[in-house]
Amino acid sequence: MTAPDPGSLPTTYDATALQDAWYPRWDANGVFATPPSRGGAEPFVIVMPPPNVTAVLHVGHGLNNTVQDVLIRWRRMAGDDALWVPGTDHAGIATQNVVEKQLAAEGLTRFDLGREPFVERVAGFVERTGGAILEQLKAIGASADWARTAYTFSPALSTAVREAFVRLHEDGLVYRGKRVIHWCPRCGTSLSDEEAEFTDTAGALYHLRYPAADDPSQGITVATTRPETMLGDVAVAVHPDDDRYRALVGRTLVLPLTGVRIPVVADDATDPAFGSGAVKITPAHDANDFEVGKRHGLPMPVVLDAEGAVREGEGAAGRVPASLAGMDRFAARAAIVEQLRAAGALVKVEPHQHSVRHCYRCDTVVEPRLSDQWFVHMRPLADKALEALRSGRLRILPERWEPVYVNWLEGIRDWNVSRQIWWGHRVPVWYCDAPGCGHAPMVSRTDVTACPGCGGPVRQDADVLDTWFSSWLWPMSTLGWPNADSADLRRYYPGDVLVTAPEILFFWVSRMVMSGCWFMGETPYHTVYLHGTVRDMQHRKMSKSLGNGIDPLDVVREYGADALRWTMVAGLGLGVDVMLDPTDLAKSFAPGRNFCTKLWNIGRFLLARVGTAPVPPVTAIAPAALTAADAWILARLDAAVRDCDAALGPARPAANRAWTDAERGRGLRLSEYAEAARRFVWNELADWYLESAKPRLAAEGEDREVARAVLAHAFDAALRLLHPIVPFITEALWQQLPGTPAGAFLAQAAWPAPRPEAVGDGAPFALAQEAVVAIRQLRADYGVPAGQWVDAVAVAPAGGREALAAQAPMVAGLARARLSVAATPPTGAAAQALLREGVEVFIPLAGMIDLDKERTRLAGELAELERHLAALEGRLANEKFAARAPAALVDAERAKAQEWRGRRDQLAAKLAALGA
RNA sequence: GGGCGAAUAGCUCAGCUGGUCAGAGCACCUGUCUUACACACAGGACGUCGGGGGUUCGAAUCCCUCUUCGCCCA
Repeated sequence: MTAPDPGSLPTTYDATALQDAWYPRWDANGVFATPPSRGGAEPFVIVMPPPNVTAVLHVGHGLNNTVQDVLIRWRRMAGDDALWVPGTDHAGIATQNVVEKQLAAEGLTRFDLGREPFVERVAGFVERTGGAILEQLKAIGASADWARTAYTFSPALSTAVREAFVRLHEDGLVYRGKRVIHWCPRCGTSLSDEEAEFTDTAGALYHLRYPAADDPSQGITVATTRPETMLGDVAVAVHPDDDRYRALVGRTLVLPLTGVRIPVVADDATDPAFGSGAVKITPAHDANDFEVGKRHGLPMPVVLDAEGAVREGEGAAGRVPASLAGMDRFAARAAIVEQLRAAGALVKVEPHQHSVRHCYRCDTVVEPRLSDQWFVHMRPLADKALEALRSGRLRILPERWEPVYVNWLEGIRDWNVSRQIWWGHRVPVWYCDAPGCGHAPMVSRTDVTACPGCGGPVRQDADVLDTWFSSWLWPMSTLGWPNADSADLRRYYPGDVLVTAPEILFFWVSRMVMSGCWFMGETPYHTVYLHGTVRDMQHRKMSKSLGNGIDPLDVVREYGADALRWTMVAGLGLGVDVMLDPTDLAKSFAPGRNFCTKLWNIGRFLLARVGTAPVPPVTAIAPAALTAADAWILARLDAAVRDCDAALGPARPAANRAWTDAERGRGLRLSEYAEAARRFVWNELADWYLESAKPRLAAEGEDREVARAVLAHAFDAALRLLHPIVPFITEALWQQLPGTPAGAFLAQAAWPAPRPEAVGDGAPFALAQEAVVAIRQLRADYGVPAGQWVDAVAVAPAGGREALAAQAPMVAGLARARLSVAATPPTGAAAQALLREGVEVFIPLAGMIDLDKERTRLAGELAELERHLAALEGRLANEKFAARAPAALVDAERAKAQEWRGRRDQLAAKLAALGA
C-alpha cells in the first residue's frame, strides 16, 4: 500500500470513496484482530448481540453496532487489547418459519420432507444466505474481529449447549414436567413466558350458566373470556367464604352441550369480586386452573390439539361433540356461544378489556396447553445474578433499569426450554423403549447409540432447545467454553460491556449473567449499556409491518456511513430514544452529513495551509515562541480531551472488578462525548484558532512554523478524538497530516492525553475573543455593512495593553476592525462595550451613532446588571447565608459582587457621559 | 392490579450527590457568496424548569401530594 498523495484531497467530500478505500485496508492489515502480541495490554471485550442468521440489517442493528464500534475503537486507541466478538444466532423458530414458507410455496410441509431432510434443508439455506448481515455491518464500519465470527449452531457452540444442559441436570436444576405452557398453534411449539407477549385486546366476558345436576333450577353462572374451553372444564371454583355459593360447594353441575358432570369446589384463590365470583376450571388450558386442578386432584382433559382446533385429546373422551370436532378454536368459540345461547345457558355477554398473550415471532394468539416440557429451575441461578448486581460486579446503564432487573429476578419462574420444532439443538436425552428394560432416561454429553441396560436401540428426545438456551452462553461459548483450557476463555473472560436494547433484558441479558455466574463463577461483563429505540416522528418503533423503517444501507449510500454514525451517536443521550423521519432521510441525517462536510472542509483547508513539509512536535517548541492563540487552543484541546474522557469513561471499575457507588453511574455518555469533540474541532479550532492563524500562515518566518505545528497537532488530536464516531473521514484526513508515518492507521493510533501541565491558558486571546464578539454585536446593532471596516479602540488597564495590542491582527481578521489600544477613551460619539477585567471597547462611528439608541442599550445592560447585583447583595446581607454557607462560596460571591459593582459604576458613568 | 420512570425554550433532550443551572443541538428570525465550507459564517429572539404544599440561608435539583404521559410485570 502506498500512502496517498498528500495533495490529493478531493474538493468534494465523497463518503463512498473513503469507505471503499479504508475498510479493506484496515481489514487486510489486521487492525481489528487481537493477536497474541498485544498480550501486554489489558483486555477490553465486547460480545456482539448475535443477529438472527437470516436477518437483514435494519436501523436498530445500525444503532446497536455503532455504539459497540465506538466503544471498541475508543478502547483500541486507548491501548487496550480490544476484542469485539461478532456472530449470528440460529434463531430456531424464526429460521424454521422462513424455510417452511419456502416449502409452502412448493406446496410442501416439513412433515412431507421428514425431520432430517428438513433440518438439512434449513442448514443449506443458512449456509447460502446466512450471515449476510455481518457483511452489511462492515458497510457501517464495524471493526469486529471477524476471524472469530461465531454461530450458535456451530459444532463448538453446540458442545457448549449440551454441556450446559447436562451440567444443570447434574446440578438438579433441569427437569421434565407436565405443565400448562404457552403454545403457539401456528409455530407448533411451546414458548417461554418471555416469548408470549401481552397485548391489550378488546374481548368479551361470557357469562355461562351451569345447572346443578340434582336441581336444574339451581346452578352457578361463571364468567369466562374463552367460552370454548368449557369443553375442558372439570370443576367450578368459588371462594370458601362466599355466602352466595356456600350451599353449592360439593354438589355437582352439568356442563351444557356435553352433559359432563363436574363438582363445585371451594378454593381461596378465587376472587369473589371478579365476574360472578365463580370461576370455571379448565386445568389443561389455563395455568391458574392447572394449579387449582392439582390442589383438588381434578382430571385434566385436553380439548384443543396442536393446531389449535377443538378435538378430544388426552383424557377428553366424550367431551367434544361431533359437530365441533376439528373446528378451529375461534370458529369453535362462535359456534359454542351460539349453541349455548340456543340451550339457554348463555346469561349475558359483556365487553371486556384484557391482556392476551401473542407469539413474539408470529403474533398468533397463544394457547395455554398442557404438555410435557423441559424446564430449568431458575431460583439458584437468579440468586447469583442478583448478587452480581448488588455487589457492584455488574451495573446497568441507565441505572433506572436496575430495579426492573431485580424485580424480574426476584420473581423468577422456571424456564421452559423445550421447543417442539426441528431447527435447533436437540435435547440431549435418550430413552430406551424396550419392554421390560426400564432403564432411566439418559442425559448425556455424547450421543447415546445403545441402551446401557439392554443393549437395545434408544430414542432421542424429539424436542429442541430454546434458542436463548444457546445465546445465554454466548459470552463464554464464543471464547471456547466449556474447554477450561481455552486460552481465549482465560484471557478474555469475563468481558467488559454488553450493548443492547432494553427489550431483551430478560430474554437474554439477565440469563447471560445467570449462566456466567453459574458456570464460570463470574458475571460475563461489568456493564450493561441499554440504548434507546429508534422511532419515527410519531414516536412509533420502526418496524417492517408498519413500513416506517429506515434501511441503514440507503443512508450509507446517500450520505455515508460516517453521517449515519454521527447522527445516531450525537443524538444518543443515555437510554434516550432516537427519533428519525423515515420519509425524509435528508432531514433526519442532516446533523451527520453537515458535520462530515464541515470536517472535510476544515481538513482540506487546514492541511493545505499546513502543507506537506514536516512539522516539529509542539513539545519541541519553546514556550516563549507560542502566541496567546497557541496557548489558548492547546488549553482548549486539553479541556476537550478531558471532556471526552469524562463522558466516555471509566472503561472498567478501578479495582476488584466491582463498581464503587461513586463510579457506578459514570460514563458511556456518547452524545456528550460527540458534542465535546465537535465543539473543539468546529467551534474552537476552526471558528477561532484557524481563522486567527490565517495571517500568520500567510507570512513567512518562524511564527509560521509555530502555527503550522500547533495546527497539525491540534487537528491530529481532534481526528483521534473523533475517529471512534466517524472512522472513515478521520482516517482519510489523518493520512494527509505531515507527521503520519507510512503504513500507520489512525484506527490504531493512540488516544490523546491532556498535557501533564498546561503552559499558559492564552488569556489575552480569550480577551480578544470577547472584543471580537463585542465589535460584531455593535456592528450588527448599528447595521454596519458586513464588508465595511471600522476602527476600534480598546481601553485597558496599564498591565494588559501590550498583550491585547498583539491580538490586533486577529481582531482585524475576525471583526473587520482596526484595533488600537489606548489608555483613555476616544473623544466623540462612539458605540461602546464593556469586557471583563475592566477593558472597554469603543467604535467611533462618525455619523452613525444614535445617542438615544446607545443610551437605551446601555441602560438595559445596566438594569440587568443591577438586578443580578441586587439579588447577590441580598444574599450576602443575609446573616444566615454568611453563617451557614461554605466559606469558599461566600468568598467567591463577595468577589463577584465586588466585580459587578465595578462594572455597574463604569456603566453608570458611561450613561452619565451620554447625558442620561 | 403491582413496579419503575418521565414531565425544563416550537422539537429532542443535558442539568450527577441542593449555591452563575436556566443550558445544548435542531427548528425559527435578520444579515452575509468575508480568498475551506450557504451541508457555511455572523447576529438575534425564545422557558414564572407540569400544578400545589413542605424542608432549607438558598430548590429545576430533596420530601409530600395532585395531574398527565410512557415502559415493564401480573
